[in-house]
Amino acid sequence: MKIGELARLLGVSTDTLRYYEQHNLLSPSARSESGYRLYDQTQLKQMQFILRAKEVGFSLKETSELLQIKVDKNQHSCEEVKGITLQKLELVRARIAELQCFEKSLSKLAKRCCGGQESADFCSILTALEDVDGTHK
Amino acid sequence: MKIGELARLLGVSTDTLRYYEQHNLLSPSARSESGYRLYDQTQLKQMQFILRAKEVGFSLKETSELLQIKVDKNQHSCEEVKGITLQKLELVRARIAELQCFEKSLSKLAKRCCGGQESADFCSILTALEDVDGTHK
DNA sequence: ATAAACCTTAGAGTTAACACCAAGGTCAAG
DNA sequence: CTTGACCTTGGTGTTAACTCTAAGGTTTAT
Ligand SMILES: [Zn+2]
Ligand SMILES: [Zn+2]
Ligand SMILES: [Zn+2]
Ligand SMILES: [Zn+2]
Repeated sequence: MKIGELARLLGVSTDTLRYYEQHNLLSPSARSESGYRLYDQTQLKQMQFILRAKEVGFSLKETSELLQIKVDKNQHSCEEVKGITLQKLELVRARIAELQCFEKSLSKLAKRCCGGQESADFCSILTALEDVDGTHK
Repeated sequence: MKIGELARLLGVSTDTLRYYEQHNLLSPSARSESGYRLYDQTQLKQMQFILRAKEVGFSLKETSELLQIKVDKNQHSCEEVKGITLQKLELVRARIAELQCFEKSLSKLAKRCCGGQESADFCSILTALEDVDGTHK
């Protein structure tokens, strides 16, 4: 299988596949005489692993770690794998909390502004941001 | 006030102030003979506005838009201001939803892995990512 | 035999919000 | 008069995950 075929099969770009190769996520199984990358079922499976890891939120770096473990599983423990997962989970939760804080502030601001066509001279959003005490009132 | 003083007052770096100037968020009120940036109360207030906007989640670009409106409020409407706010709110909510999806998947994965010291040969996290049908069972 | 479709490498561009650095000018204190 | 603290410009580096370009070689179909 050449790079274009694999890309079409997976719904990614050939650039992406070359990028993953550069970043040690996926190497072709061989090269043709003319230097074209060649892939087979093993690579297809591996890309599916990568894409699934991406779906659940792992970064490419984290996915790469998981792949390292996957290639010789018996040299690694469940502890490691779960560690990576929990660490990511922490990060995701922290980011959610931060965004929820934004969400709260923004919806509070939006609720108080009439949103009408009249001039913004007394817009409560602007005044809330101007006031030193922008959180209350 | 020179740039260092203003920076100390606000708890930001002088680099940040110069960066904001480059990006049209805050210009000094004047320059000294020797070319030093000079700021006064107006700039202090404006920086506080910027920092508050940042606190509620606005990007610098969005903050810049808000500042444009603020400088001549009567040429703009509440509608515009609320529009920016609601648009941001949408974005934040979308991002939260995406992260919550990750959170769900990750916690499901973590829950099923024993996390023990034994080899990862049968780690349910890895097998879940390997299986085409990684979401169920 | 030639055009279309495919492939190669190497490198630059994108976005956000700065941090850091070099080389040099300025200003107050001792 | 010389440190040391401060300031200037202009530039590069950071992170993530690609995307795009240039300049060229290969394959396949007509
Ligand atoms: Zn209004
Ligand atoms: Zn309003
Ligand atoms: Zn286990
Ligand atoms: Zn496990």
